[in-house]
Amino acid sequence: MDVVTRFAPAPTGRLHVGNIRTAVHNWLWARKHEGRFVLRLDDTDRERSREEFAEGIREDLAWLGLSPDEEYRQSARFARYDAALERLKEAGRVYPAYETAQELELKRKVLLGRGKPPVYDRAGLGLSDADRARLEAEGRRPHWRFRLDHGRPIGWNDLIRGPQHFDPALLSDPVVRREDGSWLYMLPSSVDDIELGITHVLRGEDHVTNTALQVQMFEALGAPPPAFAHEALLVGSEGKLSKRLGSLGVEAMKEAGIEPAALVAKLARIGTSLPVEPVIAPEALIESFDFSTFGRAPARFDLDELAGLSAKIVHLLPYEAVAERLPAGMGEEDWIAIRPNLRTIAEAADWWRILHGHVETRAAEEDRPVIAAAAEAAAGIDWPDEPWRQLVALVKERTGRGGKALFLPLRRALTGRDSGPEMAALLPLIGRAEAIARLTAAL
RNA sequence: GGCCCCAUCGUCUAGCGGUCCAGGACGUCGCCCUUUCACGGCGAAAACACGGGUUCGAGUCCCGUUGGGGUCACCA
Repeated sequence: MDVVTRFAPAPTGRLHVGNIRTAVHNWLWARKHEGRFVLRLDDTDRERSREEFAEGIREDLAWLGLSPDEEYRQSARFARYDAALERLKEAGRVYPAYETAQELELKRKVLLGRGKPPVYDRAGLGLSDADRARLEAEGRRPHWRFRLDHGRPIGWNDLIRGPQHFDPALLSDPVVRREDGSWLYMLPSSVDDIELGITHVLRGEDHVTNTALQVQMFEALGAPPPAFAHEALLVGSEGKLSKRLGSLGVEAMKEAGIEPAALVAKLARIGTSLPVEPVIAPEALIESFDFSTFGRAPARFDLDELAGLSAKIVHLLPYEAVAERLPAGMGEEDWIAIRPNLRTIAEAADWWRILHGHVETRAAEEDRPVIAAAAEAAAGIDWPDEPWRQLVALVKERTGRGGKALFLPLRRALTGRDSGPEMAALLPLIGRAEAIARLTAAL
């Protein structure tokens, strides 16, 4: 059986780390089994769904390299849901109810106040034809609820959480269609999972009770439920649930200079027993993906850790992979020389200026002898052959200085910085004339 | 409040009754490399939430406490 997974965001905003993680996992699982990864835009909520968000989600996915094999949107599939609802009506698995949202909220409050679970009382189920006629004569229109079968416990074997059992009597019959005819998430999602041939539903554990309801929907619709896997949610680095996490999206990642490969690598393995490693190609992540490695407790997501991982990935990236994001004219030698010192690719621009632009420094009083000796020596050395080694040897010989007292002044005069890549690699790139000019100017 | 999860180094986790004075990864610290910083290599420190049981023996099983997460929408 081919594996088909789906990522089903509502286009009511951009993706954030929590979303992205389940997208990554769905993609990984599909890739691992050479199956299909479906993007399903759950836009039943017309009020909040916007086309610009749908487009934003596609862009986010593309940036991450998680290309969907197919895309669907629920707003284009309403006829399917109509048909499914008709079948459920015939089977007596759905019934009209007439309470207003305020009435329902009041009922819940009363129940909660008495320390009872706020489960729907099924008043709609007890309505006679005459009751309904009277209600409709009052101008009320029904919304539709799916009737849960209280007869037997709901269960499934969760790929991450193991055997799950729920008592349907403790759950409310879910509203599937509003009185204005618009659809709620629950039924369309099940219908689509069936019709799109979804084999694995991998989502956050905030969906476990939804799954309990939907297991019965699959059965009522005459389809075997897919396999389910519910992963523990992510929490912020402060420990508790973080509001910040919900706004940490691709935009924020770009701003922080995070490499997409880093985000994918991090999200693929955070909360699992697999080590988070700097991998620049997804193959290793695909190959090692395994539900049995998932922990069941919420994992903490820390942006600083991600930034560190991203830096390591930058150190690994070959020139071809980054060339178009580098300053115009920056060649492979430049990249290889500066790469180990970068945290983000954006920093390459700074080094580009340092290597080939204008750098002006002023040597500290006590360093002037070193710089003076260097300026003089630079002119005389055999430039193409390891100039840095020759320069250092000569300056040391003439000034008697070594170690930090020798290197730091030279680095400052030549690059204007206290730290950076190895000078042996930088000096040839700066070039003879420019090096001499900078040393002289520093005096 | 009901229901469902979870609880081992700072963080993510391995551990499925004795082989654990608890293993790995990230981070931290130290050393090496580079006659500086960074990069890289090597090494070290660092944990079984608490209280009761069960058992010859418990990180591992049971109960409770505490703590954390989720959910109980005409959102998804």
